[in-house]
Amino acid sequence: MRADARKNYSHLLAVARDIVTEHGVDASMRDIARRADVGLATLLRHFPTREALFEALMCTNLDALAQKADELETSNSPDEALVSWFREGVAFVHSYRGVVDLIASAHADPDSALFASCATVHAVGARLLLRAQAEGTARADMNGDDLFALMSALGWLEGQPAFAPRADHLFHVIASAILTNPSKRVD
Amino acid sequence: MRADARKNYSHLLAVARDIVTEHGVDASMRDIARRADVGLATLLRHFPTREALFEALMCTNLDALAQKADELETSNSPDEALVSWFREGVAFVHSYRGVVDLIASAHADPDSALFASCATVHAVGARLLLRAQAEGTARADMNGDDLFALMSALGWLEGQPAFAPRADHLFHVIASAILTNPSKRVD
DNA sequence: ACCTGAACACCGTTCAAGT
DNA sequence: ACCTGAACACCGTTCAAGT
Repeated sequence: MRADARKNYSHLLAVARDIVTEHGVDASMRDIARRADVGLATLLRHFPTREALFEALMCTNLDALAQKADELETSNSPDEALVSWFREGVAFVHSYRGVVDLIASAHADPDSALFASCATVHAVGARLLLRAQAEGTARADMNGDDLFALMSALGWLEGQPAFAPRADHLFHVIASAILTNPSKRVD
Repeated sequence: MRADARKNYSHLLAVARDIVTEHGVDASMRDIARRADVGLATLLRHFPTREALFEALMCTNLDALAQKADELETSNSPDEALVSWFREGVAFVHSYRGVVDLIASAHADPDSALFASCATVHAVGARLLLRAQAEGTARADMNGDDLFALMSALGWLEGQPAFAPRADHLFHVIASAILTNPSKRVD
């Protein structure tokens, strides 16, 4: 990458982080370019899609989440590791307001720039879930998809001002459901 | 209302139902007006906001949901009534793809055209929850907000193609959590 | 190589002018 | 009363032209 291009790249990323933090996932690409004193087409050259921009914005968070899994796996019991990581995962899918919708659709779209990140999170979560299931502390009728889905649902709740105040409590409700072997069937 | 206005109203509603069923909550208002052979401004006269349009689209669903609560309350045990109605509630908040986001934000915005509908659903749900709690079959540390939030989260999951296949199973997971008195605390 | 302005086809809002 | 076309300020996409 040429020197001026590299400078544009990191500057755009910094500006985008600010604007996206403030306006959420629907922030105007034009606004970002404008605030960065760069042509809109230049922004689109570096990040051809909104997904590509968010992939770049969240890649450090992603690495941290994967590393956290390693730490938890070696120093905690399987059930504690699962729930602690689950909490981090909820925060990750809600890195920015509304981004969980992008993640949810990228999760099923191999062409999305966010697909690889989703797959990583999915795989790491599935590993921790399996470990807790082997121990018998996590309910056996769940798989990696379910974990990812519940993580996303909680991330979505956090993004809704109406629900955010109860999100922490609902995390406990759902986490306890994951750690409960179903004794009775509900219809 | 004048005769021609009434005709426009019901025709617009029918067309809107089709387009919204196909394209979800982000359907273009212009498209709806176009397909109805009516000026865009005429559509906006009848439904000044997107919320107003969806309020009209879902008002019959809303009545049905409230009536369902009455039926369940008189003919079922409190826990069965709660879970059955909860299932209907999830379907309601997901009447159209993406509309749950509109509902979630309307829930906290008294100025929204959907606020009254949200309040109704909230109140009905809280009543059924309270009844099951009094009986001791629903966990005591939940309130009407929590029920509405979980309903919305499940409705959101159903709207995501990546998660929809597991939504039914996750309904069971969450429903069983609601009907479980928490024995141990999870962190 | 990389950047840029401009043209394009869209969106919802608003309102003066019509019937 | 009710409807309408048009002007407006926005959006993301695309590309020919610049450095």
